[in-house]
Amino acid sequence: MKTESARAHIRGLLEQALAAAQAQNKLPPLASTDVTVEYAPPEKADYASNLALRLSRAVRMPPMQVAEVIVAALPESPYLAEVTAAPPGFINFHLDETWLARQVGEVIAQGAAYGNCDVGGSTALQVEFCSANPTGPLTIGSGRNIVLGDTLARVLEAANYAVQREYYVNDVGGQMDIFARTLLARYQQLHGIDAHVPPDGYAGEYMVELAGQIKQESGDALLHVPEDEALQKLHERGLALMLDSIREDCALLGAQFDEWVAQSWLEDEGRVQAAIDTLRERGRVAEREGATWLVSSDLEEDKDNVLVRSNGEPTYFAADIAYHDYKLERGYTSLIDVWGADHHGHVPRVKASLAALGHDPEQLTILLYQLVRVLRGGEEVRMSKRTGDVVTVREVVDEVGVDASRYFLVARSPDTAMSFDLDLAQEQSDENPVYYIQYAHARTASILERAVREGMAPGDADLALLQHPAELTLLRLMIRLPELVEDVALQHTPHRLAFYAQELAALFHAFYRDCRVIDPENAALSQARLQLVQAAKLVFARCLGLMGMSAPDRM
RNA sequence: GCGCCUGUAGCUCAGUGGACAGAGCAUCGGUCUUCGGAACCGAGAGUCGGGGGUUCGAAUCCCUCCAGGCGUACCA
Repeated sequence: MKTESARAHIRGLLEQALAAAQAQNKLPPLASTDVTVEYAPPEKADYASNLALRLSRAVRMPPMQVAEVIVAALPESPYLAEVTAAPPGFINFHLDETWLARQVGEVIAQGAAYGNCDVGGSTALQVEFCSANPTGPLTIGSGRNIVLGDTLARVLEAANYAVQREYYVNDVGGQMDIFARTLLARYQQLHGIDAHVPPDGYAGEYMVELAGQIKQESGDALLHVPEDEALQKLHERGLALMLDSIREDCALLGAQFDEWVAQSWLEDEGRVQAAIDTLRERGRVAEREGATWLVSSDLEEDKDNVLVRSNGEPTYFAADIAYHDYKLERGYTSLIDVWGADHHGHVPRVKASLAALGHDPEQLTILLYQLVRVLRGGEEVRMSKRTGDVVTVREVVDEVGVDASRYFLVARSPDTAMSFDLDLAQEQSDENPVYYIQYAHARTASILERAVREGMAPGDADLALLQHPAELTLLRLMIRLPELVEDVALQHTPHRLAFYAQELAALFHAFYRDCRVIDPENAALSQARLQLVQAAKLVFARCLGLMGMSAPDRM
């Protein structure tokens, strides 16, 4: 049995009041109105609704009057101490502080599940993220992709979606051919042959290491087979090794995938051809200039796109259509793709292709994130994928640790082209918000341990004793966690977790300053405060957990 | 040219059309220093890129201009 969040409860009250006011002819009949509740400025109230302001015009009444009618029609609620109409027409809700204090017990009762909500209703949802080409180690940009995708997946799980995490492997096509040719050149070089990396090849040092590993495994065998066969073998083995390394990089960042789907598999299964056939049956395909095109200019896409090249090879785009079709075929009713902004031009194409297959494009949400710059010593680090001159996930995690890596990569809105400051991230001081937040959690642990040492194990407490402003302010934010989870799940804004955690830590430190928890002179109050500290510890741990960060008891 | 993202305090960034624009860092000045000082309090600091418009109300929506980033392949 889960209690409703305060915000959801107030929303319900307003809906009831609206219906009641209309039934009593205090308001004219209205078409269905969506009721929104937001956070009020702290000095005004806890929650507020602009319902009356929005209704004013439709009901032909001044906003304040509408607000008063609604306030009068509101049912009684144990959550609330007072509801008032405030100029120019807000409805302000003040929480009942006794109710609020009792929520400490609610948090503790829910334990590690505190923060969950049910906007998902068990919907089967897939998050596809990272999906970087297996032609090199993961860069910090992919790191942002992983952290956004995985954090979002964690939050969606908390919001009761049945979440599946997937990685799409682009293991065929021109990039992989170049990868294999580069590998061959490196392999030959290691055998003293004067070979050259192709001009468009992957010049990074990791290709030498990869070739070295293959040399160790198979000696010079690949020098004595036809080049086609050598390339085939190098493609296969190089891909496998690269994927192992990518899997490790993901694990370093605390992300794991449920499934890896390969483009080659889709092709082998005939799914790409089947998708093209379906499109053709639906009259969406045209042959022109020797190629096969998807006609999508009437589907919110500004131009047609090639499905099969004039050389008979299907494009990446054709495979991607089959892939998204396959996602929906497996029963995921909601799809999220996390893409770097350099792929944004691809969005209308994929959406149009879903429509062309007869699917609802709304089922697919594409979360775009802007590029990541890296600062070291205050200077921007130049990156080039072609020369292999990149900052990798592995370097960053080695340098600053997984917690700081995840924090900084998640703490910015995906729309912001962020800078990752390596020096700040490994700074172990008050300049670093990672430590600020984790320190607050460690402090809760330390207080609870000390209480046990002093023979004050937390037990039954009269929570109504929690009346100090610092206690109640902290609690007000704590009870917003389920509301935050709901917002992040619906709006795909994982960075808000970071801001929440920071604010919660600030309030906890303020509480710590103002309220002595362990006080033998006042055992009853101490017990109540210990409960509050225990509840706060749970909220910190949950919030950090949703961000994929650890919640250490000691630092 | 066209499309997407961005432009908010010295810096890095929050800010679901609402109530006087916020935080962290930096700067300056303080606190207490017996539950962890990796803490707390205070101060200064903003024409929300410019200009129009919509609205009872705009950082937020629309138009336009300026600046930066990213796209605009029979690459992936």
